[in-house]
Amino acid sequence: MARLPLYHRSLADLRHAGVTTVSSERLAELAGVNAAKVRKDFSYLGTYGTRGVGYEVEYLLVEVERVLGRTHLSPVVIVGLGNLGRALAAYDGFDDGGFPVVGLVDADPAKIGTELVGHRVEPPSELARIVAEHGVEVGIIATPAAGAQQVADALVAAGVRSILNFAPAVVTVPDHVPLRKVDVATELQILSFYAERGDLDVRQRAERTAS
Amino acid sequence: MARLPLYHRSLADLRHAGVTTVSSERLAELAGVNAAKVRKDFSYLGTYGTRGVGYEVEYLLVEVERVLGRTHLSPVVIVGLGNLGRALAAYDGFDDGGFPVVGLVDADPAKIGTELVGHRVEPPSELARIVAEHGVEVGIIATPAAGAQQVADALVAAGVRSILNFAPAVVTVPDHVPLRKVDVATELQILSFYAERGDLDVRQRAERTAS
DNA sequence: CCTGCATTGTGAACGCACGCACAAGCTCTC
DNA sequence: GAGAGCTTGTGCGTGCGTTCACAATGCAGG
Repeated sequence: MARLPLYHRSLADLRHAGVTTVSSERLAELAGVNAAKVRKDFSYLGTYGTRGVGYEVEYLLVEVERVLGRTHLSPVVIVGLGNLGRALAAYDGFDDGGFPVVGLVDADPAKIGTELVGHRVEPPSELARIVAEHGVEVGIIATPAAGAQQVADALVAAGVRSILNFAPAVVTVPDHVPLRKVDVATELQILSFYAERGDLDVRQRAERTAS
Repeated sequence: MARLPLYHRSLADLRHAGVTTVSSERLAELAGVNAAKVRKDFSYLGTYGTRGVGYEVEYLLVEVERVLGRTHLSPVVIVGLGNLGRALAAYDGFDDGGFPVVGLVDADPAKIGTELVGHRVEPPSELARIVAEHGVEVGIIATPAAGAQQVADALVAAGVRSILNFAPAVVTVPDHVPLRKVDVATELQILSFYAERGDLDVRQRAERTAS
């Protein structure tokens, strides 16, 4: 499920606070979801708690990390180094979360060759080499909308396993490549929509955009 | 629905290309969704197309903008000016989409008073004044996780109508305030999860995707 | 004016996720 | 050792969104 990262963060906080055991109810409160959902999610993963006591934070954390694939590093390449791309490149959360940035690509000749957070900006022609060389698993698209599909195709061809798209455009990829989209402008419009409609439900749904 | 921004962008592209009429099938292809869904969404909005012909791009675009609340400006204030906050402040998509940034707030004394994309960085104590003065409707949280809830409370107290949260933390707000969350680290973990599960459980996944 | 074609609008079935509510099971106390 | 008190694990009902399939409807051409 798409809630696992939430649980992971809550569990990490708990461990950091020295808590060794947690009930589904407390965890649900921290993650902002329903308690039954928490229990069902974990039971679905085959992870077991102790009735009458709760879940062991340390053990559960390891299990969640295993399922999330966080036990190994997933190298990331960022394509497109405008404002957003540069912010992403400088974002600390990547390395901390096991997603080291190992490559930066941009088509602008003025940017190619410049240094950014310890990496040299490479031209698109080097994409395949970077992916192969560093075992890149995730490609991040931070280009303008116009180039997004082209970049996605190149990433797939180069062999990345999944794609995170920040460009405000619909891109299509083969079924076997997980694709998620983050679009700030869209989020704002959705908010605006709900504000307009007043008291409608604003549940955020984990939609998987794929084709 | 949360798909309206997608339709809006597709329609804008079509208009830009000089297309005056579009079928639900073509529009579905552009937006990356099902054709029946497109028709149902529009019928739900009370917007009408013409059978045998399709939808009139121009008219539909106006209708969508009306529902999205894009006929008026929704001023935005950004709280937290780290890497992400600065990228957001510099992001062109805001102004273009009808969400002008009218205020920047950060708690760091070193940042307060500095100039950024035409705005002076203000301390948190000025938040309420900024919101009231500019009629701010949307608050954007781009602080570290630790301060997110506090900022959210301040934004709600100041009277913003909706909140977009980029901090990697669960924040709770009153029911009447729409809240959406964008979390890059979470998105990556979700991708990693799918990639992991795809390998371990290909068969089940293929069956489900078969629809 | 009438027939054929294209496309919308929607009724209905399907599937999925959510959440309640309860039984199963562990632990602690007396 | 037995009972009380929690907390997990889960079967089941419910509601929502998605999608199929078809009837309704407008347009073009003869």
